[in-house]
Amino acid sequence: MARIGLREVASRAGVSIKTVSNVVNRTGSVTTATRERVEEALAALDYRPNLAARHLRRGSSGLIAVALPELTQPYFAELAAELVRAAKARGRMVLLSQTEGAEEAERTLLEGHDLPILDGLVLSPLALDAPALRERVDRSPLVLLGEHVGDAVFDHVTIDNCAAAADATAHLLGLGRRRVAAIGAQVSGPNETALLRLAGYRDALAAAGVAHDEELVAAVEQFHRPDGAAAMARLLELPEPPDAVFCFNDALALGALRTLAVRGLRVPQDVAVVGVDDIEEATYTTPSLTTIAPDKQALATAAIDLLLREGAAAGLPPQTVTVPHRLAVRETTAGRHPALGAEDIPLSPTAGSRPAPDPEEQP
Amino acid sequence: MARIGLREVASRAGVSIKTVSNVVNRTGSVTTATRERVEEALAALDYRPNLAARHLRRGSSGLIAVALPELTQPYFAELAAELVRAAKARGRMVLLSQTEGAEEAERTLLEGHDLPILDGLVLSPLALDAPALRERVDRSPLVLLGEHVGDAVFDHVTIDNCAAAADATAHLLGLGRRRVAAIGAQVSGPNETALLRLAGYRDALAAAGVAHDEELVAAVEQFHRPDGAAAMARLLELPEPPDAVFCFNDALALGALRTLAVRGLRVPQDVAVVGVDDIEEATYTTPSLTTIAPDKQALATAAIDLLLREGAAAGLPPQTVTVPHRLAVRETTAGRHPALGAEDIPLSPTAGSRPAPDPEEQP
DNA sequence: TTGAAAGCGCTAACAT
DNA sequence: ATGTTAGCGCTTTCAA
Repeated sequence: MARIGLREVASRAGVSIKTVSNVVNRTGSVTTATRERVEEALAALDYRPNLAARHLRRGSSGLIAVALPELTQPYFAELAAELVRAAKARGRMVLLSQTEGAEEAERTLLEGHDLPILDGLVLSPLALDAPALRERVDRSPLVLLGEHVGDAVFDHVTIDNCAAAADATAHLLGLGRRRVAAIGAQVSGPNETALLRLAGYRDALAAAGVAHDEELVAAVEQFHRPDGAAAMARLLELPEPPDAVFCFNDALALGALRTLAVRGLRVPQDVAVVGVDDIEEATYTTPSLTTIAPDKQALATAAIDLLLREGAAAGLPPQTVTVPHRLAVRETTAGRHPALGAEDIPLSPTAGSRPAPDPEEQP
Repeated sequence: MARIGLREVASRAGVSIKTVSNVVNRTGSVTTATRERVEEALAALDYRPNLAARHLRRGSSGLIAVALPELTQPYFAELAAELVRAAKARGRMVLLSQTEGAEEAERTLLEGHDLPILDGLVLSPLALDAPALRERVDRSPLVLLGEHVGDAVFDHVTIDNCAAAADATAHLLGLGRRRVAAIGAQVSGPNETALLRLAGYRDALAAAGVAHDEELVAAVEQFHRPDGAAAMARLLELPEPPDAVFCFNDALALGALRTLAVRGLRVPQDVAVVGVDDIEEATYTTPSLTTIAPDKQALATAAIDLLLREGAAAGLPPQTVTVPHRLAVRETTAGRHPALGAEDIPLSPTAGSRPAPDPEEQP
C-alpha cells in the first residue's frame, strides 16, 4: 500500500496541496465548502502526516528527550510517568534515555549526537558538573531536574532541598529525638543535592540547639537501598547509636529499615526514620515511611513548561523554579497505625497549599 | 549560528556532498586520504546530521515506541528500563507512552496518529482485545508484550504464564500447605494473563491431588497493592482461611503481606506467599518475597529483535517467543533469613539455564 | 481564497 | 573513487 500524502488527498479533493496543508494545519483561510471537501478526502484516504517531513521543514520535532539516571529507581520512574503525562498535555512526546550515571551518556545527550531534532532536553544530571554543562552552547533548550549544577546558568526545577531536609530533621527533633543521624552524605561527585540536604539537616540541629555529632553523618556511594542498609549498620555500631535517622532519599531509608528489622530494633520506638521522595512504596512498606513528598507533578509540569518557553523565545535568562514539598507523616515516625489517619504537613515554598491529597494512605 | 550541513562540510573539505555522506555513513568507498580530510572537516565544523532529513529520506526513524500501562508500576518501569537498554544496543531510541489502561490511548498508538515515523511499536495491551488489534493493518511492526491477545496473529513475547503459576503453586504445596489460595483472578476484561495463571494454579493443585476450593480464588479489579490487600482480607474471613497464597503479581503479594502484617499473622509460618514479576522491592521487603522471576532482559531483547526482524522483512508469520522464568525463593516461603542464601530454582522453558544470578539478595 | 514552485538536509541512482 | 542530480513529504513564500 502506497503511503497517502498531501498530493493524493489534494487530487482526490480536487484542490491543491497547499489547500490541504492549510486544512490540516488550520493555517490560512479556506472556505467552508472546500474545507469540507478536503476533510472528507482526508478521512477517506486515512491521511496521516509524515512527521519526518514536517519536522525537516519546520525544524522542530514535537519530541522532548528525558534523560534520567535509571528507570528502575522508583523515584525516577514516577517522575518519568509525570513527565510523559505533562509532555502529552502539551502535545509533545517523550524520548526516554537512561544515563545510568555515566558521564559519557549524559554528555552524548547534551551534544545531541545521533538524536532526532528535539524540542528540548530534560536532564537529571548525576555525573556532569557545571563546566561540562557550560560547554553546551546553542543547542536545543535544556532544563535541569533536581539541584542545579554550579551557578544558575541553566533553567532548572527543584524542591527547596535545604528546607526539605530541615523540615524532616525538625520533625524528628520535635519527636524528642536527640541522636538524629543523617544517611546520604556523599564523599565524591558534584552532588549538590546531598550537600544541600546535609546543610538543611545541620541547620535544623542548630536551630534546635542540638549539638552536632559528626559521627552521626553517614556517607554513601549511591542513593540505593544497599547503601542505606550498610550505613544504618555502621551507625548502629556507634557507642551511642542514633534514636532517629534522616535519610536523603526513600531508597536509603528503606535499606535502613531493613537493617533495623534484621537487628530486631523497633521503628519508631527505638529508631525513627524519615526519607525523601515519597515513592509509592513509602506508603506501603511496614512500617510505612515518613518522608518528604516533592510535588512530582509540579516538578514535571514546570520542567516541560520551562523547556517550551525556552523553545519559544531563545536567549531568556535562566530561570529556577522551586516547587512545593510537604512532610508525609507515617508510621516510621508517628508510630500510630495509618488507619487512624496520617497527617500531611504542607510546607514551603507555599505553606498551606498542599499539592495533592494522598488518596491511599492505607491499603 | 547557521546549522552545519553536508554542504558546508563538503566545501571545507573540498569534496562533494556525496563523499561526505559516504564517510558519515561508511557507505561506498573513499580513499584514506579523502576520508581523513573529510573527517577533519566534520570535526572542525562539529557536523551533526539532521535526523529528520535522514529519516524522511530513509523512511525509517530509528525510533521505537514503547507503550506500557503505567511507569509507576515497578514491573513496567523495570521492563521499560530493559527495553530502553535493548533498543539502545540496537541503535534505536525509545519513545515512551503510558496508556494508563485506556483503550483510547492504546488505539491511538496503534493508529500511529501524530506519531513520528516509527520503526515499530512494543505494546503491553491492557484494554484492547483481539478484534481491536486485528483492525490494525499495514502499519509499522508491532510486538505485543505479555500474553498474546486471542489467537497468535501478532508477534508477541511472554513467559509461560501457565507453567509459572504451576511452579509457584507447586512450591507452596511442596511446603506442605494444603489451603493454597490464589489472588488475581479477574472478573472483567480480556486479561489472558490472569486466565493462564489461574489455569496453572489449578493444574498444580490437581497434579498434587489437592481438592480445589473455589472460595480460595480471590478476584481483583486491578493488579495493584490495594487489590491484593483487600483480597487477602477477604480470604482471612473464610471459615477455613488459607495457609498459603499465590498472588498473580508482586504488587498484589505486597498488598497481601501488608494485610497479613496488620492482622498480626506470621509469614511464612501462618501464611506463605508467592508473587510473580520479581520487582526489585520483592528482594527488600520484610519478609522478602518469594516470586516468579521472568527474565526481563530476555523479554526486552526478544521484543526489540522481533520488531526489527519484522521491519527488515515484512509479511513474516507471527512469532511467539517464550522467555525463561525461575522461582526466586525468599523469606515469604523459606522462612529462613536470606543471609543464609536463597535458592533460585531455574525453570522452563530451559530448565537449568538461569538467566542471570541475583547479585544482591541481601542488602 | 487558492495554486505553483522552491527547498528543508539528506540518501541513492546514475554518471563520470 | 568521486561527483551530479533527483527527490523523500512537507511548509512556505509569492503569484494569481
